Amino acid sequence: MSDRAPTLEDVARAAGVSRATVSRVVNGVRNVDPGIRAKVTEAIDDIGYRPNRAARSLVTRRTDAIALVVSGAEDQSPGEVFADPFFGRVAGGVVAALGETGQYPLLMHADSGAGRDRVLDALRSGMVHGALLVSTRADDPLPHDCVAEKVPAVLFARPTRPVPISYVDLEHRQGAALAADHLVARGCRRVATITGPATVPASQDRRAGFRDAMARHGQPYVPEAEGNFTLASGEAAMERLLADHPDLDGVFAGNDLMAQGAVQVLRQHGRAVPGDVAVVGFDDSSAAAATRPPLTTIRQPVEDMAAAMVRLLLDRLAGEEQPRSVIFEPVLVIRESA
Amino acid sequence: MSDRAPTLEDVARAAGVSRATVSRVVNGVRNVDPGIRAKVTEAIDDIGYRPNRAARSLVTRRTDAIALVVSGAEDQSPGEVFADPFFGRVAGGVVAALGETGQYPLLMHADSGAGRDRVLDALRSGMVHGALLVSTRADDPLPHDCVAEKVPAVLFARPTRPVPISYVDLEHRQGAALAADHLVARGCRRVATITGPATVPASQDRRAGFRDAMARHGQPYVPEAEGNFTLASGEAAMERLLADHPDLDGVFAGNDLMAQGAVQVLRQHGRAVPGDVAVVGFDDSSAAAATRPPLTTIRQPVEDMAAAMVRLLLDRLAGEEQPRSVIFEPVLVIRESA
DNA sequence: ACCGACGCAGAGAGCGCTCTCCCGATCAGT
DNA sequence: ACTGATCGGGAGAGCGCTCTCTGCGTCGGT
Repeated sequence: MSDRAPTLEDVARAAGVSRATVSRVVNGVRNVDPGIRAKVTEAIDDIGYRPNRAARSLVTRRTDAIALVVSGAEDQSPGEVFADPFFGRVAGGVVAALGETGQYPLLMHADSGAGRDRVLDALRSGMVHGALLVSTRADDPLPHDCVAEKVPAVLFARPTRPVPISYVDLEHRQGAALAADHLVARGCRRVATITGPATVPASQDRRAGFRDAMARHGQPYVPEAEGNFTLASGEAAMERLLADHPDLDGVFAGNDLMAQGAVQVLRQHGRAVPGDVAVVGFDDSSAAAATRPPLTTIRQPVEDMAAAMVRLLLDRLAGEEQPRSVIFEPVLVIRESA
Repeated sequence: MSDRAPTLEDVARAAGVSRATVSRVVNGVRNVDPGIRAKVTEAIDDIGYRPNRAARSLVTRRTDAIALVVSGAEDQSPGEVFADPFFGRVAGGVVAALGETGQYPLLMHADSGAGRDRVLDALRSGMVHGALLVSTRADDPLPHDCVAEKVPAVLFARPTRPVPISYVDLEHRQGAALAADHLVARGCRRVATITGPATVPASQDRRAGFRDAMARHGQPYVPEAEGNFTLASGEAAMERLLADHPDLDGVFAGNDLMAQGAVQVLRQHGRAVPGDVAVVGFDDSSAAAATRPPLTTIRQPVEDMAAAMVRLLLDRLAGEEQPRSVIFEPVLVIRESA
């Protein structure tokens, strides 16, 4: 009595059966007489029984929580990392994909060394039984740690160094090629590119994919300027490009935010977009739609990719041993900037 | 032996003491002989012992997880809700505030009826021991449910209907007044406002605060158009306002995204910002800095507010009974748009 | 020297659940 | 009828931890 939550025992007493039988009903194990099953179900509703998760996971060694570990660049605060809409899309995709399973993501941030330890600790202490790792930093040690600790984990994006671990990723090169094809098809003949940080694999791939495609189209030399995925860095890069190559007529930026910056600088310099200079971004983030003119960009299906991470992790937890990867196809989204 | 994780028992055996003593050391209960403590600590490091959280919370009836429940407008998908940078700032603030405590937020989404049930279920089954509720919907039933179920909870923003529950909020009226004062001080004489949805308390407060302040400044009639916090709705609202009041020289928007839309429409119509029309936003979100010209806006210290929610919840979990509220002061951030 | 107080460690009883065993009953096959 | 498989249910042993209770040894006070 009192306000102690009702237990299996209470239900058993109320239904006149044993604890084991109630457990069978709760867990849907099928060999239970329909009559008894009904009686137990009724008793459960009656006294408002809820299985205690701690007790359950003590014996099953499973939790209904998985870690969603985020780590940003060295110099970002937790606030900045989470405020990135990219993170939000991942979180949304994960929550949606986890939806029916009754599992939930536990949010963690692994930037500082202490943060990393705490994450590993949570993993080892059985607070979660697997991890989804989303890192925008170049060389994250966490994947390696997870493998070493035998923690089931799935990455967003191929690890910098080869590690036997599952991941989802995008065909960045192909996406960049799509951008190149589109610019050329529009008639651009003097195109340049604003790249992301050279240390990030995705940046490298986008850059390489773009250059290769432009070479195929007969423009072997592509002027470039490096940014760091922020709006301001895109503006700065565009200024440099414009100074050295005032006659350029097309720009491919490594992400939408930098593309947005580029558009602003171009207009400031009196260049019409897309009239004088066509601009293509990458990601199809909310910034792409908010830019004026709206950005033509390469869509990265982040939500689907997050869902795939969840699938990969659940499979792994269900016994799948082999690391696997799922690579998504980018799509060209034509708006007004190119 | 084997790959079973080491338990208290194993440590006890290794250190030649009893389980209870190891437990005392692990939990920092002080009456343990320093010599024995050292021996136990060493044994723990030696065999790599980590307390099993499930076992611990089974007996202590606590978890190291708290729910971070998000619900958006009726018609939003989980993806959209989480992609809102506002959510990201909250998440970042929560993670940062939880930081040292070793607790983590469990992400949940409570839009559909089923979602709501599952959230309540997680709360009742002891998966989490408290909840942080962040809702952008007008009339969320969850606060009421939490009170009814005696689940410790803290809200972001005052509940629509009075409920005995703790919350943090912003002095929206004061923030709006700051915007009015600034526009008037700049010399604006014909100002209008783009409001958020009339159903949201924050919108109402901002609108009322702005109108009152303008009345004090001698402009009793303030033209207005309603939006729904999106960029597109801001554009549409600005179009309407401009059609009816082509001579306006100042605009206060209920959030930055709508302000961004307003700026774009104004420039399209040949109005210089801030030369011809000054624009003030609200929130100081990333959109404010990304707009050109950068938005003058009212800063809402979301991260600090999130941290306050955490404090309030932790206090409540520590025994505090009375619902409390913490109201933050907005700050005018002057950039270039006004 | 005696006694109560105190400090520190061990014993052991659960916390609420799952799951393996086991047992009785039913049923088909010879 | 006898055997053996099958099925539904109960008993009870843990899962790994915390925490109360107990007991022993040491110490200060008279």
